[in-house]
Amino acid sequence: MTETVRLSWKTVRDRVHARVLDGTYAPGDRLPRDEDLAEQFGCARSTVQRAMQDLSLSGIVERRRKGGTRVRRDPVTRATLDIPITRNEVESRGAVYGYQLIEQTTAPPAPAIAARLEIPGAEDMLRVRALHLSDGRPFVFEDRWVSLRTVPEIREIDLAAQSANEWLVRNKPYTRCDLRFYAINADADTAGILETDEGAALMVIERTTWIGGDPITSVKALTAPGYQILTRS
Amino acid sequence: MTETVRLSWKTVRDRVHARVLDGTYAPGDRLPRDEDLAEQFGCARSTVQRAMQDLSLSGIVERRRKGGTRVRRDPVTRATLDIPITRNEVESRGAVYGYQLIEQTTAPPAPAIAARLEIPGAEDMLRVRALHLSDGRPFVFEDRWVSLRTVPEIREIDLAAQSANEWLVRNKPYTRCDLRFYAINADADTAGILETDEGAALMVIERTTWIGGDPITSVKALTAPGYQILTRS
DNA sequence: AAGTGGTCTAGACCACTGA
DNA sequence: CAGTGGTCTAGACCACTTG
Repeated sequence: MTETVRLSWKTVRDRVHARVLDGTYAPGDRLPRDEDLAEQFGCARSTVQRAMQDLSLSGIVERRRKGGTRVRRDPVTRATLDIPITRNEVESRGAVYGYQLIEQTTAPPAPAIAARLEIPGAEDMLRVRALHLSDGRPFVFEDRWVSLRTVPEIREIDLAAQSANEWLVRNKPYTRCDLRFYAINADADTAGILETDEGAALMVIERTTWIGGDPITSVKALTAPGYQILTRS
Repeated sequence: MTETVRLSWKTVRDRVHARVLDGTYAPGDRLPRDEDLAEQFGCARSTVQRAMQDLSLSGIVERRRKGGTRVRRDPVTRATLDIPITRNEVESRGAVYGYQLIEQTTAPPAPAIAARLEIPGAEDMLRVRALHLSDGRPFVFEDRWVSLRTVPEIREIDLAAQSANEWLVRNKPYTRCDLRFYAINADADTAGILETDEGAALMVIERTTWIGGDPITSVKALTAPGYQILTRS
């Protein structure tokens, strides 16, 4: 009844979560109002509010004004991923990072690329194909398109010395980022670049970014066999 | 100077974010103290605090007591993924969901599985192999191990009628979840089950869950060719 | 129209950590 | 030890949504 310790919102969150876990509040159930929970826990309503906001963000409960708070019926697994700059990814594994520019051209992109960037017509864009190495071995091969309208400065950058990945991430923050992951079989060209066999299963990471409504870049990163994406610990 | 409107913490967050984007605060720079920002924006310090907490969570800035708030030098792409129950995934695409139990046995798992679940010795576990269908076509083949020590009730469940995926997600909430994604070439067995060609590139989703410190399940979901994982919009 | 979550404020105190 | 972020509280008002 009387709490001797001061409760933090994280404590409240964990206690309420525990009640969901042990079935006190079952899926679909309505939880007490924040104010009542605050009384139960002997804390301020705003503390409960902060706790419930976090549970809502984690997909544990759903909250609606007037409708109250309910335990989600169909829980989803919600995970957070970090995709670092490739150089950092290599170096954080204790390997030596390397980089090779393969090709740099200016051309209108294929319709699929334009669609991904949500731009209507065909306009010249910068295409960069480059290889990231880990301890001298191919690690990630990236095939990138950069909007010259949104990022004209990139014409001046020596992309043989510095990867577009690094330059863009450091100099062109984005406000929106779409990611998708899928698997493909390596074609002959890709297999040659990644020094693997044709047909090998490769994980592909596609990333497209915008600033405001303007497209920055769309990149298809083909990873060497064995590459894994892990959730943030 | 004088704000006529009331600022929400999200507004403050977006304004500070804009300053990072336009270079007012460059990577590595130290931002003003919360209290000074509050004065600039004409709001309470707690409003700024909430805003900065969110920017910190998004990986835009780093905050340290006494050290202040700094713009992260090496931004990471941080994304949130939702992995729904397979049935919901199929049905939300407007397809008809189907399910087939392929095999159900009790045996000690391979060392790799035990290691993933962080259990020391070999103990009997429930192994379930099952196929999820979308409009009658193979969609996801799951190879799952369930801890009979943590989840003894699952012995009583008819896993031919209800998928372990669904039963566990609905009845066994977890407190910790590890996910990993990678690509493999389908072996003959898998290709047969997924009705594809041997060697086809498949995306694999491995998910392992615990409640408290106790292992619940580890599942390897082999997805049919073409499967994509998208970030939450 | 009324109930419930969302947010703000001002002030207070705590907790961590860098100088 | 002093500076800065982290959190709590109590009260107030707003915004959404359901009955």
